[in-house]
Amino acid sequence: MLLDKLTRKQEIHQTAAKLFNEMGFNAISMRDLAAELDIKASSLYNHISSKDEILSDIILNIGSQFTEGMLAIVNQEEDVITQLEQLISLHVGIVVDNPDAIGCLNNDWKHLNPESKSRLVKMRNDYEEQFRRIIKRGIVESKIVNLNPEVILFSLLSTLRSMNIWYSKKGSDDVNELTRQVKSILLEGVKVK
Amino acid sequence: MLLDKLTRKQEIHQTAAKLFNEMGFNAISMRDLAAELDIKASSLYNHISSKDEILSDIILNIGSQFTEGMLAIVNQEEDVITQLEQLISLHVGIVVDNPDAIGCLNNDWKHLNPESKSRLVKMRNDYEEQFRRIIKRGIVESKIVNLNPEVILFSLLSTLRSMNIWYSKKGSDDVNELTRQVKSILLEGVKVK
DNA sequence: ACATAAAACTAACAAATGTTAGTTAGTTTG
DNA sequence: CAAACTAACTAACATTTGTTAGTTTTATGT
Repeated sequence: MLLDKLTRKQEIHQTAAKLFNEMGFNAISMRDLAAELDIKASSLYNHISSKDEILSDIILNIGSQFTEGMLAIVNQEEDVITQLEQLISLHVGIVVDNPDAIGCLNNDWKHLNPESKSRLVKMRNDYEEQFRRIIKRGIVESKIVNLNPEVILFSLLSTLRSMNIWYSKKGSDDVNELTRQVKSILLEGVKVK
Repeated sequence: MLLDKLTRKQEIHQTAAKLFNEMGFNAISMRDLAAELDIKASSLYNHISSKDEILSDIILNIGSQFTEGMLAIVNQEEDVITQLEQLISLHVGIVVDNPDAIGCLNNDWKHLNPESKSRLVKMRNDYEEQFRRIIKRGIVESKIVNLNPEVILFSLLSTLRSMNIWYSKKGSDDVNELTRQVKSILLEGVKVK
């Protein structure tokens, strides 16, 4: 099933993610999307019900992947540093498999319809809250430096969230090596001691 | 002169930057922009010549600030770590003064007209190349960890470039304290040694 | 007070947008 | 074979878009 050929709807989602990522949701018309698939705009509506829905499907799917990944990590109750390393791996893994969809999530979540947007924002808030708790626990346990947890959180998230940009630019090389280096830089810093 | 009241054109730029940052260039119509200024769309054209031009003005202005800041730092020929700290201060300073315009630069540069886009991309490439040289020199001098300079560069830039997002969310508190913490996190990492 | 410039207005345009209705050709299934 | 389904098509729709032309109001300087 997973190795099957894509359904037409999945093809549309994939192509839409690519175009939305390149130019933004609002810059891509249904005619643009259709042209990329070599059909007419109206034919898209045999498979999807609105432009809105395409965006929601793409973004909420990625949101769910992060939510599930975070849940798995939190439930494992490992060491704080290990959990941070697992979070970094989670982000790298999702980026590698869905670079375009991540771009949509980062840039086009504002254009979700109200229902989808509120679902996403809730997922994101929950995700950040779990991340924050890990950091705070690390500070209490003296495993993480005693700085403003908010600054630590967003510094880490900034790098993790924009990995899609330079991942697509550089090509994979070796994903394991990339993960190792990102872990080292984020956790140990760039300065030689 | 700098403390003078804004010209109407500057007001338009300021309001446009705010709206573009909130919803993206393509999602804001000239009627939206005009409404925010309590005038009609056509009245805008007494002050600006096109929607395109507004975006170019906003973005290239910020681009220039980064270019000039980088030039000043490179010319000073300080220690590598000092230069990195100065770069962090440069980003914080520009973000604090122009959070909306930074959002435009990050998200809407793709929608610049061809001439402006190529100017911006050149500025950005030059900026990144100078940044890369500092990192490479740091590695040679054993001041910076011996990892892929590209990964170091984009990890640092990711955090610096998205500071606008959480700066506007948190309010300034104390900019000096913020700068100090970001320097510590990026250079020393988050893990207790 | 008068002339000039600055900045607003109304009305309209051609193009582009998301979407619907109705139709047709090809494929699968009973 | 006939029925049903899939997936494409053409044509058209009401809105929204950036922008222009022409006009009127408001502010400024002599």
